[in-house]
Amino acid sequence: MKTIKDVAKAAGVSVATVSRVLNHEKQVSSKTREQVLRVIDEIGYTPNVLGRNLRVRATDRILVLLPSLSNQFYSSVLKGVEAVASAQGYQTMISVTHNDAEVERGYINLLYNRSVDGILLMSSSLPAQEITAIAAERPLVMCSEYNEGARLSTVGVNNFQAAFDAVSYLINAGHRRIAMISSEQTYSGRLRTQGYQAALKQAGLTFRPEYLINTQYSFRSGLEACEILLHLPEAPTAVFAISDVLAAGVMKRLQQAGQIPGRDVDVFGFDNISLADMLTPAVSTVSQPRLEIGKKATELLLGKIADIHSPDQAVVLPHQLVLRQTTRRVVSPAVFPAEKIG
Amino acid sequence: MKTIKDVAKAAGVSVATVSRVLNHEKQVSSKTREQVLRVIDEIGYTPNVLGRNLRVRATDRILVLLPSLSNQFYSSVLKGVEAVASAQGYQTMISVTHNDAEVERGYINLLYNRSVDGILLMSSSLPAQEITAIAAERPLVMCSEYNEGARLSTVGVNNFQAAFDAVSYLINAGHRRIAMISSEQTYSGRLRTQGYQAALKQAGLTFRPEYLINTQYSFRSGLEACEILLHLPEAPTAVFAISDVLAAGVMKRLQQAGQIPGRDVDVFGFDNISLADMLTPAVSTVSQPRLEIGKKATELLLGKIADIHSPDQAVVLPHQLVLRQTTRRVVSPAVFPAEKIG
DNA sequence: TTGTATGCGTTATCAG
DNA sequence: CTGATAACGCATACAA
Repeated sequence: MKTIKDVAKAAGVSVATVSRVLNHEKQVSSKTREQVLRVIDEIGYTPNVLGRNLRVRATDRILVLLPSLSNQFYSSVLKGVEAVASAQGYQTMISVTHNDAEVERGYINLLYNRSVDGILLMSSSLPAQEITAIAAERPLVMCSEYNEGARLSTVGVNNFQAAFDAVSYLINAGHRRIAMISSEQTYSGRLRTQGYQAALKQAGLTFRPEYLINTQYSFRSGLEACEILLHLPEAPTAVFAISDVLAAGVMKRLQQAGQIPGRDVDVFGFDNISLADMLTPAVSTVSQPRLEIGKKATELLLGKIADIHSPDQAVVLPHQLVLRQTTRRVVSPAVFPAEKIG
Repeated sequence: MKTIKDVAKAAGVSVATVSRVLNHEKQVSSKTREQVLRVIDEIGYTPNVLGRNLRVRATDRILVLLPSLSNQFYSSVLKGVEAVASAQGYQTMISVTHNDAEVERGYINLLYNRSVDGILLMSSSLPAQEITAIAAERPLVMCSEYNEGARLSTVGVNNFQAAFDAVSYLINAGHRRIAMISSEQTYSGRLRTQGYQAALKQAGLTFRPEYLINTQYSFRSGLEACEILLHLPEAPTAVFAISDVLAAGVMKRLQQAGQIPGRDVDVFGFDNISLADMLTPAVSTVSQPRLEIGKKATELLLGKIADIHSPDQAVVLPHQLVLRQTTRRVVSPAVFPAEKIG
């Protein structure tokens, strides 16, 4: 393995000069620069970035922590992350925690042993105070999910309002028996449940506990929840699920029961992942501005890397209702300004 | 930021001793060990792994390069990778190339600047000879995809045979007009096309060029390909697509045309991602042993890390036909031993 | 414009 | 069992 010293020797200059060429510093004559570059090319030298990292105390690398790779949702968020990261000269890496706190801590430790400059959390299994403590001393930002009570920069949508809007839409379309498939595992899930209840209340509908099913974020959970709903004495006429994958499970079960989503029972999902449009009929859903979430979160993260004491921000980006084939058209459009329905 | 020197000073020992404690070396008295550990805990010291990496010339980290995050297929492969990597003390990181050769080179460069110990390629946009050259000097292994002509360790299925089996199944089920949606962009795609043609030939069916559509791996491409097939003077009675996402596009278009997959037109996908089972009707598909692919590939990669001159291997793992609702039952089961159909 | 010398934080060699 | 010290590869303050 060649080192900067080999280059210096072969080029007949000092290592300092080679280093200057490598770092594009101006104060080096063009002839020595060319000479050095030629030698670098000749002997096939690649700088060992570990030496540099150790010296400059930075890796120019950020890490994105995902709970799993199987959620399509993160794909576009990541595009936003990469866009601003690479524009600032940072490389993006991803690791998967599988919702395992120990695994997550292992990756977060990379922040302390200087392997990465900052971490973007798309979800976390750690207690809020632990997150707060880490974020206080290292660049750590959360997006799309939020652990209640944690103090750090965050980016996401107004989950309460998003659910409120979706459910209000269903009510406005004439539904009176609306079920929700949610999850208490995440703060966003709890907020969406509150939005659901608030929408019912505002419309003067009474909340029926049997219409609220708390479960996991999975296709199977959607199937099972729908199974329960179908067997209720008075089955709901619409189902609002807090993820498109859950909604897919609902769709599947409905069709197994010979029902057609959008005709017999309306279905509303959340996330607007590609799956929602792949299913037949195409699923109405709540869309989050994923690209923007990724971009904004990365900006905040890079800000923290530049100055760990930059003030925390809680950025809320606008959501949209995407109406497709699993929901009736709304009856009184007045309630929803067209701009909002997108 | 505390260093090993701070620990040494506070514990009244040398840095060498601290280092020994850190690396769990046996030759250190238990009382000094405890003393050191106590100090480490007290002053809140975290080893700077960059110093260590520089010294030991290793990062204990491997990188997995994916073409995109939106392909569910990679999720389970990654589980296999993580399983064997973490068992050997390696951390796994992922980066996305978006099929951009320059981006890919940027990440592969991490191999040369010592930022990662090895790279697992799930796909590559680089010419075969470039891959060969890199793999000759650094730990680089490919899995699930293969660039024709490249010399390096690989893991995957027999794509020719897998396509041959799927198409033969359709033929055996009575189909005579079988279309294929493939792609010439990948070697696996080209092999699968050959398998398709070989199966037709073996059954004495003539290959019809209008039944072979070469396109991209995307939902939209599946839609469009199906659109073309539907308008053929003599439309096919079955469609074999080289990915489940393509098959999903086919399904969608069929249903838009009022046709029911599995009744009017049979559909066969490839990969067995969760999507295949989410759709209604559930899609028959070719399953690859993803977990095993990830495991085996990682074993080969770690072998290369241990010894770059360890011999290259081309591991072929068994595929399976997963029969669901979009294909008729086979007429003469004799042709396909039950074990194989899984 | 270029070179010298030092340190980044750690591990490993060699004495003791 | 422990300590002093020289690398590891690079960047940079200071000289020249």
